[in-house]
Amino acid sequence: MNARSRRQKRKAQLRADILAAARLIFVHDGYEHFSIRKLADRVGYSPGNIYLYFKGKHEIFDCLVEESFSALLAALPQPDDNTSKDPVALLKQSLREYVGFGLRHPNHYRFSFLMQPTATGRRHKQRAAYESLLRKVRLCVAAKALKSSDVDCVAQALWAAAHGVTSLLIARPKFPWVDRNKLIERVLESAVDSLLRSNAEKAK
Amino acid sequence: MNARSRRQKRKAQLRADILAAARLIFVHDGYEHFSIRKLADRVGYSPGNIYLYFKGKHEIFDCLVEESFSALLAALPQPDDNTSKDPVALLKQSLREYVGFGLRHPNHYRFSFLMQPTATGRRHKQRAAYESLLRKVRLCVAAKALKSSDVDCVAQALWAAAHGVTSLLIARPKFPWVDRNKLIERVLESAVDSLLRSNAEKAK
Amino acid sequence: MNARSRRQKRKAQLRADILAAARLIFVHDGYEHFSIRKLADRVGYSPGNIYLYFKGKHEIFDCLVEESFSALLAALPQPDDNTSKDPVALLKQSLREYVGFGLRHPNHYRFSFLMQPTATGRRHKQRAAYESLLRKVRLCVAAKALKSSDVDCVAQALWAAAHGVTSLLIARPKFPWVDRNKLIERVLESAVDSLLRSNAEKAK
Amino acid sequence: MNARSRRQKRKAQLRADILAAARLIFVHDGYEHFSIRKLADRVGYSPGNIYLYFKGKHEIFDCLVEESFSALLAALPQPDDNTSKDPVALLKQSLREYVGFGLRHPNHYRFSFLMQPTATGRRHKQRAAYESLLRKVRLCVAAKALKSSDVDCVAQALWAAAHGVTSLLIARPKFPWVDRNKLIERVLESAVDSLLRSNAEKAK
DNA sequence: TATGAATGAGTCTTCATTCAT
DNA sequence: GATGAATGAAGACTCATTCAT
Repeated sequence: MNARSRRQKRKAQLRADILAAARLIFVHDGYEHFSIRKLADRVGYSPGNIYLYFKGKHEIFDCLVEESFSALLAALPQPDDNTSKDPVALLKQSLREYVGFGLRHPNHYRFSFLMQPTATGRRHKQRAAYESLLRKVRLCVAAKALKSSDVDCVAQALWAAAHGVTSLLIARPKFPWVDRNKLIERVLESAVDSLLRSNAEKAK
Repeated sequence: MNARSRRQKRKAQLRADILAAARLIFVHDGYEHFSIRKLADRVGYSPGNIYLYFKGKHEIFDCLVEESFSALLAALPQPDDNTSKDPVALLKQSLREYVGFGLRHPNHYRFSFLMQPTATGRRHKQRAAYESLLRKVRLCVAAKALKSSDVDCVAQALWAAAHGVTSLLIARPKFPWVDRNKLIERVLESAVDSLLRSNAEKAK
Repeated sequence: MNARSRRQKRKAQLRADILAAARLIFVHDGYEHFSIRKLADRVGYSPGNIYLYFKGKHEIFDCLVEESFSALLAALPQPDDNTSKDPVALLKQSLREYVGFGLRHPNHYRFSFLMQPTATGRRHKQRAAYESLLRKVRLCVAAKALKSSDVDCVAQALWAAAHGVTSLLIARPKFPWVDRNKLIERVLESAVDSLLRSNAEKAK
Repeated sequence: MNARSRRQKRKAQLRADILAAARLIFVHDGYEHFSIRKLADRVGYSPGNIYLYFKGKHEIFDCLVEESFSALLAALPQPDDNTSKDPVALLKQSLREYVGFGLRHPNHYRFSFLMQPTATGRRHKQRAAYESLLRKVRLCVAAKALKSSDVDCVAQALWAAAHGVTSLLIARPKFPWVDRNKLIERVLESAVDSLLRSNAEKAK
C-alpha cells in the first residue's frame, strides 16, 4: 500500500513537472512553437515517455488551461471570507483582483482565453470562476444594491468589462495606454456603478 | 517609366490576390492549418513564387492583421458622414458596430487580437481604428456631454468594454451566455452612460 | 516435484490466456494493429510480463498460427468417427467443412496462410491437418473409389481446390461472386468427381 | 510544350523508379517492414519527396497491386490471338499460364492477393484479368463444350482452382509437395474436365 | 518572372523491448 | 513472478524554404 501510494505520488509529481515545463515553453516560445519533443527535451525524458503521463498534446493543453483558471479562481476573494463587508465593495475588489491576476500572469491569462476549448476538455475550474463571480453578484442583489436582478446578465457584463481591459492590455503591450491603473479603475467603476441603484431609488 | 509603374501595379495586384487567398484559408481552416503550399495552390501559383511577393509567412500574417483592422475601420461609422447626429448616439452606434463586426467576422477579430504583433509588424491601420474612436469621443467632449475630458482614457475604457464582450463571446462560444444582444447592450450602455454628465450637471 | 508441476501448469495456463487474448486482438483489430501493449492490457498483465511467457512478438504469432491450424484440424470430421460412412462422402464433407471453417473464421484463415512461416516456427498442427486429409483419401483408395492411387497428389490437389475458393472469397470480399455456396459446391464437386473412378471402371 | 512533356516524362520515370524500389523492399523485407523512409533511402531521395509523386503509402500499394495484375494480364494469352484454336485448349492454356506466372513472380502474386484492397483503390486491371478469363469461358460455351452455361460460375470456379494451387505453392514453399507440374496439371485438369460436356452429351 | 523539384527539419504518435524494483 | 517506468527507434506525414531552370 505504501509503495503504491509513493508511486502514485511520484507520478503526480512528474505530471506536475511536465505541465510546468510545458507552460514555460508556451510562455517563452509561443503557442505555435510548442512541441512534444521540445517538452520532452526540457523535462529530460524521451518523447514517448510523455505519453505515459498524458494522452497527448491535447490533454496537456487542457490541463494547462484548467490550471490557469484554478490559479485565477484561487486569486479571487471569496465571499465567505468577507461576510461582514459591503457586497458591492467585495464585488469591485473581486474584479480588481481578476484584472490584477491577469496582468501579473499574462501567460496564464492568454492561455486561458486564447486557446480554443477542446471538445473533450475539462471546464470545471472555468465554470467555478464564473460561479464565484455570480455568488458575489447575488450578494449584491440580496442587499438590494443593484438595479437589475438578472444576475447572469449582470455577472456576464462585469466579466466582459474586466476581461476587456485585461486582454487588451495583454494583447497590445506596446500601445500608448494611459496610466494602467487609471484605465482599469475607470473601466471597472463604469461597469459597476452604472448597475447600482441610485440612492433615491434605494430610498423608495 | 510607364512600364515600371505598370509592373508595380501588377505586383500590388498579385500581393492583394495572395492576401485574399490567405485570409480565406485562415478563416476556413483556422490559424494552425494555414500553409504556404495551400496558399499557393489556392492562388494558382507555385509555392516558391509566393516568396517573390512576401518575405515569408510572417509578412503575410502581419499584412492580414493589418488588413483586418482596415476592414474594422471601414466598418465604423465616420463622424464626417453624420455631422448632424448627436455625438453620443454616434459613439454608441460606433461601439455597437465594432462589436457587431467582431461577431460577424470572428476570424478577422481573432486574427487581429490573438496574433502576437511581430517586432517589425505594421501597426498603421490599428492605430487608425483607435483614432477613429478618439475622434468620436472628442466630438462628445466638444458637445460637453462627458464628465471627463481625458479623451484618451475615455476612448480606451470604451474600447476595453467593447473588446471585452466581443472577445469573450468569440472565445467561449459554448458558454451559456444570456441573450447576446442583451448582454452587448448592457455592457455598452454601462460603459457609455457612466461617462455622461448628468442633466443636472449639464445645466450648470 | 509437485510444486514444480503446479508451477508448470500455471505457466501453461497463462500462456494459453495470453494467446487467447492475442487472437482476439488479431481478429478484431487486424494483423497490423496488434501490439504487445494492447495484448498486455487485454490480458490484465504488464507489457513486460508477457516476455516471461513468450520470447517476443514472433513467438506469439507462431503459436497463433499453430493454434489456428489446430482449430481447423479439430473442425474437420475424423474418419474414425464415421467409419460406417461412405469414404467419398466423408471426403467431400471434410472439404466442405474446411471451406466453411475458413469462411467462418477468415482471420484464422488469413493468419494461417498469409503469415510467412518463421524459420523457427512450429509446423506440427499444420502437418496434422494435412495428414487428416490424407487419411480420408486413403480410405477412398482402400474403397477403390479413386482413379489414382497417388494419395499425396490427390490430397494436395483437393487441398488446392478447397484453399482456392476459401482464400479467394476471403481476399476479395467485394468481388461480385456468384452465390457463395453454389461456387463452393461447384469447385469441390469438380475436384472430387473428376478423381472418381467411373462406374464402368469400377465394374471391371 | 516540349519542356512540359519532358518534365512529365521525367515525373513518370521517377514514379516508375519509386514503384520499382517499393516492390523490391516489399519483396525483400516483407509487407510489414515496408516504410516510406526505407523507400526514400533506397530511391535516393528525402522521405518528404516521395509525397510529390504519391499521395501516400496507400497509393503506392495500390499502384503496385495494379501493376502486378497488369503484368498478370499481359501474361495471359488473348483469345483474339488464337481464334483458330480449340477454345477448351485455349482455356486450359490460359490457366496454366496463370499458375506459371504466379509461380515465376511469387511476389507479384502475393502482392496481388494478400493485400487488402483499399477502399479507394483502383481495380481496373484486376477486373480486366477476370474479364479475360470470362471471355475464354464464353468461347467454350459458344462452342457448346461446357455442361453449364453459367459463365460466371464456371469462370470463378476455374479461377478458384488456379488460384488455389498457385497460392498454396507460394505460401508453403517448404511443404513436401509432390511434383509441382504434376500437381498443377491434376488440379487444372480436374477443374476443366469436370465442366466439359461428355461426348455422349455433345452428340445429342 | 515563375516554376516545380527537392530537402531537412519538424510534427505527433506508437512500439517492442529492457530493467530496476 | 510481476510491474511500471523508460527508452530509442521508427512510423507516416507536413512544412517553410531554397534553387536550378
